[in-house]
Amino acid sequence: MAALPEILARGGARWDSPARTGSGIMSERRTGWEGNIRVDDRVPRPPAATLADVAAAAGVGESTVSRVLRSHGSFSPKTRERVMAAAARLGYVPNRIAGTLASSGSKLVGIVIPSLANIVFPDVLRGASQSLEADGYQPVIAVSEYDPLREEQSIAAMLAWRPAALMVAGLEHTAQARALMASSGTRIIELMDLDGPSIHLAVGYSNLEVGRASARHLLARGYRRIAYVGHDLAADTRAAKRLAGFEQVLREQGLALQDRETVAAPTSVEAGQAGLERVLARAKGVEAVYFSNDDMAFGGYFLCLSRGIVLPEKLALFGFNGLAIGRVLPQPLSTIRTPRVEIGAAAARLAVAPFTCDPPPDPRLDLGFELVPGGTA
Amino acid sequence: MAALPEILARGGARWDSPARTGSGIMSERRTGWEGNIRVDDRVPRPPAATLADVAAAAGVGESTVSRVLRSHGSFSPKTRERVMAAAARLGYVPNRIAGTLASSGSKLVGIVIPSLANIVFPDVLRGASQSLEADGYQPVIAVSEYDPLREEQSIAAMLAWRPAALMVAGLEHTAQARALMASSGTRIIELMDLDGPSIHLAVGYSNLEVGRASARHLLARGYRRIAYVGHDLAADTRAAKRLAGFEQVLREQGLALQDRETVAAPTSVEAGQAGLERVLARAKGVEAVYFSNDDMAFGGYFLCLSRGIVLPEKLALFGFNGLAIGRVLPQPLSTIRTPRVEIGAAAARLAVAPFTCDPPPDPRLDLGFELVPGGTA
DNA sequence: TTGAAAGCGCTAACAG
DNA sequence: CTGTTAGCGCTTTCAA
Repeated sequence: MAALPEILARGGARWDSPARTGSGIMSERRTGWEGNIRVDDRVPRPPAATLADVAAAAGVGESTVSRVLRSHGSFSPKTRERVMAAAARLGYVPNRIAGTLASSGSKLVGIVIPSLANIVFPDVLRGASQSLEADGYQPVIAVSEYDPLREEQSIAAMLAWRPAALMVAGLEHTAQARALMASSGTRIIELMDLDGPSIHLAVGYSNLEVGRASARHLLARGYRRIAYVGHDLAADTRAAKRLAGFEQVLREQGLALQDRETVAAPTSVEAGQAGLERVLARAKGVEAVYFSNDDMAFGGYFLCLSRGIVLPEKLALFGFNGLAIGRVLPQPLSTIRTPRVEIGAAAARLAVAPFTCDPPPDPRLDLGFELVPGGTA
Repeated sequence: MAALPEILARGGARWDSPARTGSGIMSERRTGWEGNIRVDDRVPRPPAATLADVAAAAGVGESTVSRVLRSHGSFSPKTRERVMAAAARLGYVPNRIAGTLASSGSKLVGIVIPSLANIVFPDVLRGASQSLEADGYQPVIAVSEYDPLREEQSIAAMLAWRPAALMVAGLEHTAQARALMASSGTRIIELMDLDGPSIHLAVGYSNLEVGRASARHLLARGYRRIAYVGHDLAADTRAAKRLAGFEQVLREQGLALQDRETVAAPTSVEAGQAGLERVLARAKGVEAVYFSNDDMAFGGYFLCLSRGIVLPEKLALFGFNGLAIGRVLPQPLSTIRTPRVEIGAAAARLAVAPFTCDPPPDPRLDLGFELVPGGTA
């Protein structure tokens, strides 16, 4: 690794002295800081206090300290006092690494998600982290960027921490990843998709069904000449499933997609805008556009706004996810809302729940979705 | 904890049999699954292979296996072969818990952030996780929901994992939290704020300066009757600093905020909309509105759009963050863009970098910000 | 190049 | 109610 100057150079950044910033409302209290941290940094730090140190300081055995600190087992009130006092005095912070190794029961839960580029997976994380924290667990996260190989590596890395459970987005994984998860002895919870076999448990909704519902809605509103604008489908299998469901319903009505623009990029408002632009340029009298998700649809929405294309009379738009911003638009976006936070929370509960009964075969928790009619389709 | 049925009841959810969903494009391959997982679930799982198992299987000593697997130290090519083969055969996954305890060098980096409710901190996480992963580290995250006490608890919990470093948003923490961090021996990196003293390292930008720049911009454009619409400021000290900087510049020009609406809720588009609604209801001839961030500003933007308020002639809007969606609006939002992903990445580099020289006193990495003139102010 | 042995800091029996 | 004693699975000297 590099020395500090190199690190900074890499980022093209610079160190400021405190004088350069922060000269405003906040007082600097430099003295306290200097008298504190600098000294600590220079003096070789004494090794952190261990349970044995606390035991010695309190004049009791190690196991007693352990029992008191975890309020597990029995001990007298006065022993408790002395242990707590000693621990506080020494600034003792228990070492979970050691605790986990000894008890062979980790309080870590691995979460492998494909992306942090929009609010979708942060929502899932939020639900999970809230629920996990309440139970004393901690989420370790990894982002695969929709790359199956990176996902596989992340899964292997997570498993090395012997987590209590592993949450992974989607049902599609490399064969190696599936094998790893299946034989790991770790409870595996797959998220956001129910269309296919799961390893242990799956929590989410059916993307196929989402696509079908979207198509039914557009057809019911009388739209027939429908185009699709999506992002990179090879990577996002759930978006692919939605489209498959959508086309299935069209097919059942003897219809087909009028046009189909797949932007070779991750999902984004810019991609949605560019995609719709291209569809409009090909001008085939398209009446409605089904977007791979809300972000893409927002791009389309604002393009219409800029061009004065009246929604939904001249063009109808339909998205997916039900993001908050879609609800405050002058005309709320027609879309499908998914219970993302709830999915995260439910997955977390399943992750830490001791199963007192055998789970049913191939159990899947369907949290459903809600079609939001909106005003754009 | 509860039995499975209870867990499901809590969430009001239901288990579906596979037949209910997934009957579409995906084939079910139930047999393989049944012949696989169900069996594994019923037979008491053999304990995971350990290093000792691999050593025995390969007919070598444990330390040899350890050396080979970490490609550290010396061993003959043929020994390597046999070890690798044995490891693969046993499906060996190294136990990082044990490894970390033995080597007293964790590959975990703690990240404590206040919120996952908008894209801001996910962006930081994205930068961090990308950079961390490249160096073989894993992020453990905790969300404080802007609650200092929860932050303190999260920090304590993270420290218990003896992480290589700890990243925390902001410079304001409880005294207890500061003490914990300062005496932990763990490298502490504070994010997204430079206005005040840091514990070890700080990476971000000056919120005070952001507020000042915003005010200067609005003044330069000729706006004088300016209102502020923000979210819960007690919790979000960085938003408070921006406002402080903003008001400071106004004061310097002998001006003051015309109106000030603080929605008692976390940041959201809805809150921004509600806030602006109230400001407009008080009708004081406000010319421009400074929002606590882009999400809030979007709420205001769409309110104006709905009401036919012409931007920026009738009302000017200014945000903060520089979110992607603001750039595709019919009139791009005037705002200040911050290098969030870069902040996460830089923090991650600093987290894992071995300092070969003493860091300068109170070092702070100023990644700056960029004023985006936009079209709304 | 290799193996034996001593921990890392804690938990979990098991005696007292 | 409390202390002693083994490990948990790995890394790391230190000899061989």
